[in-house]
Amino acid sequence: MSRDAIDNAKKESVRTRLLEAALTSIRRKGYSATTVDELCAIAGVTKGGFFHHFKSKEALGVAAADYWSQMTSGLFANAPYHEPEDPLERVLAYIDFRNALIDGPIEEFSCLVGTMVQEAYGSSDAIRAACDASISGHAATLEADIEAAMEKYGRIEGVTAQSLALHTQAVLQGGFILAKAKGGPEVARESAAHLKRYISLLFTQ
Amino acid sequence: MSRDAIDNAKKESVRTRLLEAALTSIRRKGYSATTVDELCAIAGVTKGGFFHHFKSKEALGVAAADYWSQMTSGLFANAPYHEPEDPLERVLAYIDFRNALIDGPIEEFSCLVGTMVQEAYGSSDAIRAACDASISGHAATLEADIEAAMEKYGRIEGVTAQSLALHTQAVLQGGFILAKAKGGPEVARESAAHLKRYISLLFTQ
DNA sequence: GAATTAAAACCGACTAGTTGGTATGTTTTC
DNA sequence: GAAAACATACCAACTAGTCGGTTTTAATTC
Repeated sequence: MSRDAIDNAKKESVRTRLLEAALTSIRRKGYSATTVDELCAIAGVTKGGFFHHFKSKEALGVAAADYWSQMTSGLFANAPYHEPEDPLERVLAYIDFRNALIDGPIEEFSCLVGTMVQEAYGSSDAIRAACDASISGHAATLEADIEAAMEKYGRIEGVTAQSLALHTQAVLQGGFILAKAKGGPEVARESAAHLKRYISLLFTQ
Repeated sequence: MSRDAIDNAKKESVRTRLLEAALTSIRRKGYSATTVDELCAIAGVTKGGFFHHFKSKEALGVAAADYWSQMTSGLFANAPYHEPEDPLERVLAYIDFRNALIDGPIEEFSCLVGTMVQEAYGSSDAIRAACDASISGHAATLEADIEAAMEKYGRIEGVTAQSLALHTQAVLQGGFILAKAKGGPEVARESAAHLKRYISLLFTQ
């Protein structure tokens, strides 16, 4: 085994492996049902290793939310939906992109922070804030495009770019919940289609 | 203390008191973080009493979802939004009604089954199914009005009454998540406003 | 209408396993 | 050679669930 292979499989720092394990487990079972022991087993570390990197389970939750923000912001920054010249088209392409991601097992397309904040909002303000930062931060990346579209196609009274950006996140998050309830992604995709239709109607009337 | 007062405060069956406690706790901390001991303490019962009424914690989860369905269906059946003659107005009045409910502490307006299914969809199919029944059953009560509105104002291609009814639930559920993340109801109300605008646009173009 | 009785409702102490977290090592790494 | 990165063994508190016993309730009999 080459040094590089070891670097990838094993030396992909324990911390990262623990965070990866956390993403998987929390998305599948939630934060409370995810145990430190389980994460250690998946990551191939012992308790000592875990608490060397995270001072508590709550700290892991916060770190997981931050890690998630980092991963997703990278994914969306490099996504092709930024290409269209027209800002409205970019927004609609964003929704198409999100729609395309909604496929396969639910725990693979659902949102880590949306799941986690449901359980933690009352118990841990640190986790709540980290999840809020993730959601709101991502929504903010949409605001510029929405703002530009409003500039170009005219503003709608009672509608702000920020509020509409947050609404897109609400629709997606809600779609994930329904997908979990129904056991499949279809319902989430249909909701995304409604969202796209809404934004189209908003700007083309 | 009169016999009636005893009936209300104490004789409000242990089972109901346990379910009430479950609603409160699960909405605040989630299903996993809600312990049997805690519910017993709140309801003023011992372990023996709990497991006399529910054969397991999972069974309580299912019963809580059913109890929630019963409560909410009663609330909505008697709500005033059914009054308008026009079916579209009824649908819009429904959203106004939901919007009015979004107030005060988050755990008092958020949805029990939406919260619970997030954690349980992978671990307990019984709970998942009960949550699905609650959400889908409620959405179904909207379908007739949406269907009538489509009949009256014309159908939109690609939009079914069922899909639109489910979309309303997705928006509300997603709004609850954002409200939890942001720590207040405003964002959920704004999302509901977007939903109302969407449905208005759909039928008045 | 009092006595009987059986079942349902509830208690309380127990258990076996799990929980997050710690204290004290040992090994790598630079 | 000294931090940093782990391992090992451990703990006290808590977890869902059990089990034998006691109390309430309500129907039945006399």
